[in-house]
Amino acid sequence: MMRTNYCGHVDKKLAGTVQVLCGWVNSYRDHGGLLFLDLRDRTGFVQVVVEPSNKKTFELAATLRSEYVIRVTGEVKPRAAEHVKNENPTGEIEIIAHEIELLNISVPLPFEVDTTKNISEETRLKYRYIDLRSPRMVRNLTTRHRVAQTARRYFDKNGFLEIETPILTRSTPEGARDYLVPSRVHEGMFYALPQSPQMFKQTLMASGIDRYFQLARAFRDEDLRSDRQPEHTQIDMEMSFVSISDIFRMGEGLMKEVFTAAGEEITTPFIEMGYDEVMNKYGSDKPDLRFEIHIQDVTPLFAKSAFKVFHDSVAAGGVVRAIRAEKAADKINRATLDKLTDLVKANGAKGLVWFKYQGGRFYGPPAKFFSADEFAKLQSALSAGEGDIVFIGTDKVKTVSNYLGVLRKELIKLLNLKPLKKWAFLWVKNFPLLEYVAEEDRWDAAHNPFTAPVEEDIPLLDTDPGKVRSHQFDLVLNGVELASGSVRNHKRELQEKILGLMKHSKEQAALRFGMLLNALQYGAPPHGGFGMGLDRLAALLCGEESIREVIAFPKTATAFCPLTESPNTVEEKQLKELHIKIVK
RNA sequence: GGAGUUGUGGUGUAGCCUGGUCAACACGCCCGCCUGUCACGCGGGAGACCGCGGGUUCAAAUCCCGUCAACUCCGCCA
Repeated sequence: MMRTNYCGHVDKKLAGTVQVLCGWVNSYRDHGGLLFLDLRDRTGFVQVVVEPSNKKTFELAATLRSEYVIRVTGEVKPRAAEHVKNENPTGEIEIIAHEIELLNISVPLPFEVDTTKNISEETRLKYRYIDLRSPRMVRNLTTRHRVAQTARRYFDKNGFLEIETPILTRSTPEGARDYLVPSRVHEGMFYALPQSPQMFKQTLMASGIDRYFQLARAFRDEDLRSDRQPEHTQIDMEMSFVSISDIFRMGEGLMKEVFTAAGEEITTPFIEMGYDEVMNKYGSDKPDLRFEIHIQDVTPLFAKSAFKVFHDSVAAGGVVRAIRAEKAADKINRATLDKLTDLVKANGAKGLVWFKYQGGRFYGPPAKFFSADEFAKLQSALSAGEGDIVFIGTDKVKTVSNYLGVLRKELIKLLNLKPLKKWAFLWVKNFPLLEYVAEEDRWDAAHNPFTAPVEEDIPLLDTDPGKVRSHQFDLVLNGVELASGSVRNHKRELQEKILGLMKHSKEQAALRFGMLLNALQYGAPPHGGFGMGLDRLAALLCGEESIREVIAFPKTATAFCPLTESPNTVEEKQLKELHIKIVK
């Protein structure tokens, strides 16, 4: 008999019909003279009632155990009012079993499907096929699927071609460590798994493909985190003849459709901010803008301060910056203040000044060094109110930004601040193009060596490369770096000049980026695009902390797969073919 | 490469600080009873020598050292 419906889809409208359902025994309640089964599949579960009058079926049902696989043929019956269970989606009906067919038995499970959330991740990954039966994982994989399908439809609708780029490609010594694949045919040579399809997608633009996208797997052999796996999927796109704002609008349209498909509401366009601005205001290049709290500059107030720390720091070219934590005085005690001081010290601070504002006055350890005038100006600059705590730090801009950014994040957690909105998108743009590597006396790409400089800054490449802003951008959502992209250099000359600043000789550049540089010289159009982390996006939509929860078969922190027990040894014969000798 | 947290029946935890009837509790599993349960209930039962190795001690799940694994963070991730 063919299945006629899914367990979770049977409802009152089908009352009186006979349905054929297949699934797993989620639980059974044997009352001796009457027996209930919860039959589960991907969509949910439904209660099956087995009556003793149906002798053959009743006897079989009594032998069923958890996770046995069965096919049930039975009548959909509305429940009597006193038996309705509204907390279950199918709680208004039940299936009166006519016939049950046992399709497979199951040995007892290592853990229960219902309570998966409390099981250690190690065990869940070892038995991932059981873990994936849980409603949580079914929901996560479904949401991920929804995102992927919506992205495909969106790009198709906008004229993008989905093109697959190679997984076996060439090693790029820049950036992350590559996963290498030894070649059997070419002795001593290796492929690398791509860290991103970057070179290929730019090449596709040179080919006149005009608009490309791909749900691309990317590989990086670096240490893992809750938001980093050795292989991850990016929604990768590139388009020709566009400015940065065209790319932004395309990305916003994508987000709009994806979030709508996931049942969420968002507004576009997103906020755009320059890198300098976000660093100054939030101390991070991926600030969580769900929260209002921010860093303020108070340097002018303390340039002539009697407080030596501030005075000397400003004299040495440093800045003084403050964060006001609203109504924090009763939530943060002295011990916590000490902990916060330790925290910023661990992030480069030499110390942390704090004042509580109470009864119209500032209280705190170094208060005696500050004049009434300074305090009055501080109060007004920060709009400090009763019960607020003001944190002040000083040092070089970069250092202060960094540790106050860490402090800001900690305060959000500590004060349990309420988010202003559910989804806070932010485009961060105008990243610096280059950063100086003192040890090697050269410049390095701040992000991506193919990023175009902001046009008006191009002359600075000759005079002050560190000041050159780029068309590099990130899309940040709730403090998570969701996407990264740029407008690229489409002219070989400019690209070579930038590679030159990075101290790549023409020969080296040709060796490493030859394919791209060559492609650029044959009339490559202006182009740009982004890569967006599908795993991170899906995790955010599912409310999951770790991207492992939205990846069907993820790896552990040591890049090990407990399910397949990979990586693992291979046979001597295989090594020989690959011309590889293991040296211990 | 570094820091922190964790590691006790199949699962989740308690016990560890204050070494000695402390191996306990819940769920699951097995057997039996039960006609309306839905985390069914009731009765009975099996199941861990406490991640691994070493040390201290008359005595170690408990203290110490090492090691492995999981997780989180720093480094790293153009």
